[in-house]
Amino acid sequence: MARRPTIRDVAERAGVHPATASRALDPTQPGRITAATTRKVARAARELGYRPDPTARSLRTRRSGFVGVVVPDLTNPVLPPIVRGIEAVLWESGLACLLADTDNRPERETALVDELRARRCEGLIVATATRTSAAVAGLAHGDLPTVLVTRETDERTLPLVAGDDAHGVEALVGHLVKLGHERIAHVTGPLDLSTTVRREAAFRAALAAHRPAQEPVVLHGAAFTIPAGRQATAELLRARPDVTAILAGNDMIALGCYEALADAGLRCPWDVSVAGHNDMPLVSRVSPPLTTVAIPQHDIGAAAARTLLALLSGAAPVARRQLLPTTLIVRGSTGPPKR
Amino acid sequence: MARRPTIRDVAERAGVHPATASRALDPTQPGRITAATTRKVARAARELGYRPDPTARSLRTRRSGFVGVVVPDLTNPVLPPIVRGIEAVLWESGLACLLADTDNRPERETALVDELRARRCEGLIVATATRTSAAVAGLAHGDLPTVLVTRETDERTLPLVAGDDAHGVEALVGHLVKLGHERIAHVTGPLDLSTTVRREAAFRAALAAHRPAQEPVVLHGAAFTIPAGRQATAELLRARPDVTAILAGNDMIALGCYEALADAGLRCPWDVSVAGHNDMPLVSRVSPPLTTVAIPQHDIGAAAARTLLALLSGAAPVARRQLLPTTLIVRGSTGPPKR
DNA sequence: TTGAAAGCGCTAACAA
DNA sequence: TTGTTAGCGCTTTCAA
Repeated sequence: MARRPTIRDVAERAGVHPATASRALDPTQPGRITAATTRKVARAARELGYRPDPTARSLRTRRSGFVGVVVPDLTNPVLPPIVRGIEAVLWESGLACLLADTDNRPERETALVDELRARRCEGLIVATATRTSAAVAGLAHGDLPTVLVTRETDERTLPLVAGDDAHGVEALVGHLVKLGHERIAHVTGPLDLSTTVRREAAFRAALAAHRPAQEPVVLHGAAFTIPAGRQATAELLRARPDVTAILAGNDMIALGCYEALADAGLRCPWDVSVAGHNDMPLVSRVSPPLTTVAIPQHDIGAAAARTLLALLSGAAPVARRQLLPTTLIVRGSTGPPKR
Repeated sequence: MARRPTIRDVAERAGVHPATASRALDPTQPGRITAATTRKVARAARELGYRPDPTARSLRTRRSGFVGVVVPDLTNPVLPPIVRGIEAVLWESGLACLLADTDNRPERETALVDELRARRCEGLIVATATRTSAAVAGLAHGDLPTVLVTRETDERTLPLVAGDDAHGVEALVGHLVKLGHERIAHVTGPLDLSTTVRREAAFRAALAAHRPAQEPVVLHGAAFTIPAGRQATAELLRARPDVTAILAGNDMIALGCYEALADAGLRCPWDVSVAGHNDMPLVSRVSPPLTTVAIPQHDIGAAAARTLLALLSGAAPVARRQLLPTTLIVRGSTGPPKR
């Protein structure tokens, strides 16, 4: 037999009707079948090397067996561990991942979500949400089960799984205050991302707790990139030379801070302390090693996948937000302010 | 109409038979249809927002519309850009990527390849090949079109797309020789990967060209990781204290070299020069900035995808190996040997 | 050029 | 518990 065996081949060999074979091979009850029949069918299937055709099954059951995973840019080092976490959990549940990279382009986001829907994905895990993302907002009101990771829209209707940035930023501010810093500035990421808003709010809150009299110094970077961090920091140093510590929106921005400090002839941490966020690979090995907040990326991915599975099974109600614990990592880029 | 529109809905609205509608919507000839009919059908489809059901089409045409992408560990920084390159090209051609991460476990490779085949992937792009990988060897003799990236089996029957490591290693050795190094050692990656073999052979050849009298010093690291590099280098320094330059199997190993040198109280590059391979993100910012070989990761992915497309179309014959140009990147970790 | 009919492989509904 | 029948939505013969 050249073609791959079908359920009819299995049924024939087992001497039963295809429907019976199908039922016998279905692990979930309750169209229950005699143990004997089940054994016969299983044996025939094994002997033939039968694998059900997912396409045909899919057409009949309306379940495609895969999930779309939409990322803004896989090259961003926070994403791969998250995607791995997603992928590991989904495969284990028999779902495959259709990977879609939007290249940070909103129109691609729309097109890809559309395409994934057309391909009958059972659900979506979306890491591309901007605060006003139209495509994501559409999902919130559609019928396609969706879980957001890391980033969310302002609407906040879809379930989100992310790191507990607020806690991390709080710990970071505490750390800097304990070191004796009076003037702590925040160089944020782009304003259209919820991560920026979340971290900035946490920064303001923490600062208000420790330095109630102080007007917070906040500068908005144009992107989560080294050049954006560099430029914003340069501006900051010009406007506020009294700053002794900078809390960066993420690690890339922190590295931009390093550059701006070097440009200004300042040394980190002796003149200015710098802290990042995410604990990207290798930031422990740059000079000086970066103090930062580690987020449980793999767990975030895994939790997002599990949340989607829950959504798909429709069983338990799903938590609207899961913020997983972050960890302060103190390294060489923060130290006491010079006097 | 709650359910999504089918070809029958379109046909009905256009006043034609479903088969006619199907033909009208098929851009590829030649069951040609009147311009008028085509227009009517297109209009009806547009008005209904019709999207053909890929599952049903797939069942009929035996083409699933996706490709499996098998990676050893997405967390390895060389991979994300490659996967992006693959993904970009495939989406553009209407194919989706099923992402499968083997976590570097051979048994998972077998299982995932099996699963991808069962899901009727049209082809595979595989980045997990070890030299003796049974699953990949099976693909070479099967009917599932497959392209390898970066790593290949010893069999060498499947088409491969990779960086031209040999050229990069050659340039690196030339660079070190020009700096005046007499004793250049090679700390490799694991022996079961073809990349290791390729780079080692290039190292030996280049060294033979420049230092014909010299027996090459080569140490095999256990893995492409920092600890493996550290351990192998420690051993090397003990056995061959006369070495003044180390060519590492990749950047991670090079960073391991840094550690071993620090352990031994040696400074890079003053006591020993170190060079890596791959130009991973941030290695330009470690201390000292790493001299390395950049590989065109995105292009490798894109070329692999294009090769698979060629294989699928069956049109042009496909090159068995495509080695894309690499670039020597000289930074601070290499310098003249001390006298 | 279009319509009719059939069937991809599977499973859900209904009968026995 | 098992068999029968039908049909998921599409495309591809074959006829007209």
